Amino acid sequence: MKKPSLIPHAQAGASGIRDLAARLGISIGTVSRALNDKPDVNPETRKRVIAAASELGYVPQQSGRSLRKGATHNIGLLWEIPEGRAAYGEPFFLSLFGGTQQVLSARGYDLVIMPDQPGATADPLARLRRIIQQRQVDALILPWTRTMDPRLDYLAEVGIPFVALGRSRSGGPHPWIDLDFEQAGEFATARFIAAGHRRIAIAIPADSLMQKRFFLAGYRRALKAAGLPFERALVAEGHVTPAGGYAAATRLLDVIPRPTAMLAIDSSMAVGIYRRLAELGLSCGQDVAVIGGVHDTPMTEFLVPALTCFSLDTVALGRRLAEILLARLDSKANPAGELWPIVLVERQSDRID
Amino acid sequence: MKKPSLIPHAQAGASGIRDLAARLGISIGTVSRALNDKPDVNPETRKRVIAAASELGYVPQQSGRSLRKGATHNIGLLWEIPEGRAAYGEPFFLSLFGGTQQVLSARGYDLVIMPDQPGATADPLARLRRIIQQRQVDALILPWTRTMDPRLDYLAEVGIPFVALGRSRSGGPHPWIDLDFEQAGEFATARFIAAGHRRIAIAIPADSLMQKRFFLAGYRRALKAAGLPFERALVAEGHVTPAGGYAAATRLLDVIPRPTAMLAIDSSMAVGIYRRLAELGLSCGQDVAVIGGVHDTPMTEFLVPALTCFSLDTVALGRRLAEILLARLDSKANPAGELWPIVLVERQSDRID
DNA sequence: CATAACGTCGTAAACGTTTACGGACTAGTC
DNA sequence: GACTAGTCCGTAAACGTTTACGACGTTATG
Repeated sequence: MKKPSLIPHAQAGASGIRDLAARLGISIGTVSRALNDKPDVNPETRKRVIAAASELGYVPQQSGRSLRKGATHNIGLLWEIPEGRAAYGEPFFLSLFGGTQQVLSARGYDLVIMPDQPGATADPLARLRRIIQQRQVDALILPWTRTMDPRLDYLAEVGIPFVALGRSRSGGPHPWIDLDFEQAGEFATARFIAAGHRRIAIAIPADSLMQKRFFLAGYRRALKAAGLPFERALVAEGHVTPAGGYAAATRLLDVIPRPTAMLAIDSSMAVGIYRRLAELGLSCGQDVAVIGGVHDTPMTEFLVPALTCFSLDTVALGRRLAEILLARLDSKANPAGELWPIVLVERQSDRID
Repeated sequence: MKKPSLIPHAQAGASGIRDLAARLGISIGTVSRALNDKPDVNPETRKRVIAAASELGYVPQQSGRSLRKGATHNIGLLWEIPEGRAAYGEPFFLSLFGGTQQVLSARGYDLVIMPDQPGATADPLARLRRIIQQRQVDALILPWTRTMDPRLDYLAEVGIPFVALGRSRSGGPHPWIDLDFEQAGEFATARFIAAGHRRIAIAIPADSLMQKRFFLAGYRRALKAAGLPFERALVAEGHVTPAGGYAAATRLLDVIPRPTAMLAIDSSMAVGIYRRLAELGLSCGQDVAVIGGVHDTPMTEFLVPALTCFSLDTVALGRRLAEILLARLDSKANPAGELWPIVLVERQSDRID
């Protein structure tokens, strides 16, 4: 009598390579070879095996397979979930995930997103450690690096392949893609200056994200190039959320003389800026020009006035991240970085008309 | 000589329960028992094992463990990623994920989010099948069910424990949580009516989501209760995005006589509605009252005017989903459903003042 | 005809872990 | 002292798969 399966939700009929082999009257070795495209198997037999497998719905079980092969064919993406309700849920990521999964699955890999709450446990690296030590994935994608990023140090130490979204000072050499926030900050600021603005405020994250440094650097560079002074009072740090944008605008618009232009690092902050402008009876575009930053969410063009902000093909970004990682896994590639330009979408919020 | 590990990114020093046992001069069985809180082990030995494990950074490898135990201690969440850039990236989910992960990890489980693109492959269930057949998870969370949902039928067939967000006509009995869209639709409509509105438009998804049916049913119920006629022309179907809201508003505001109130199923549509109102020179609140639906994103209170919409403790929702699933895994619970009320947050968009 | 080469397949070991079973002690009981 | 009970631990068999190796039969080669 067959022992009941340990697996609680075992399917009724199909299960195991053994059953499949028995049903076909061949050995499990042959079945495995047939399904894995190994050479030493009769084309005729292979056909029969594949047919039977699809009929019985047999798919090799992950744990057995990866135990033996030492690879899971899963690519992890460590996703930091901010605590509480305050967070803005980056629509950005959805399409990025789509692009990544698309490329990965074409190569037999799967994307699994592992939510992480660094603040929830004593050890901020707890989840990452578990993922690595339990060998849950073959490689990792790490979105939004920080200036000093212990995650990168840890990953470098254990030597697992990964690709980072964003540069960092931490960790060893590794492949990355970063958006050129410096160029973006410079471009937007220069555009303001060219339009005649002299007092330009900027809103950036309070966090230690790398983006912040670069964005601010670009801003300063443009100021300097135009011979304008850098004023601390025109820089506001806050959450990258509508609430953060509101708080920043509240502070910045109180500065005397009042800034005539505002630059936010992310379009989510622009919503809060819009509100503060309305409260003060200021017209967005007319009295104060606004440029929202990365990213161009599905919402920005429907704001009133439509938000001028930076755009980016997030699907392509997701795809490229996957490609870089796959190349790294094939070890055909040396760790290189890619700096992606982000282009401005001109809409209404920075126009006086 | 030790053979090189098959695992590409094997850590330098630590590896395997064998090394740990050898180092302590005891058998691997004892080590395993010590780490798994099994009874038959000397407290003194247990301490030594735990100390050594944490020193060497030993954590049991997932594949070996789950192969033997027939359980992965992973809970999957199948996340449908819409194709293309058009989609609105539900900020809603971020906090939900946080709540779920929090509860699960307290019980030794982990949440893994598996992005799925049903349209990308010939078989829309491809990814779900792979997850189940490869035994990648012990249980599943399925957000946003449809009226007819093949995923539910499949899950019922294979008998894996799961909890759904949303009801459905498909599948067998299973635990679920749903938001009471019917009550929400009815409440908002009745509120409009009480404020004197007689021509009330509604924007719902074109999709076959269950939410749509219930929301519309509530809307109709309130109309009926007030003796108002139901007009097809006042119902617009579209994408649950700002663009969808814009398109819906464009159609609805052309109806003669023009509606004086608009109800959207989701606050993301409200952004598009706002824009269309502005384009027509109509004042939101004054000329046309607007109530956005579920969910109250971080943005809604910063819109101008602040959006009256339904709110929901998404963190609690995520937590409860996890709890229900855990109860189901302990098989202490029979499949029951929970209907969560969603309360209206009164702000400015539906006020005439 | 002897041998080599080839194509196809079965056998069995391995991957890392958990756990049923039994053995070796010690302590307690009559 | 013989027995039982209890404590702790080692042994070894599983879990499902992949793959190195060798065996077998057939065909080509000399």
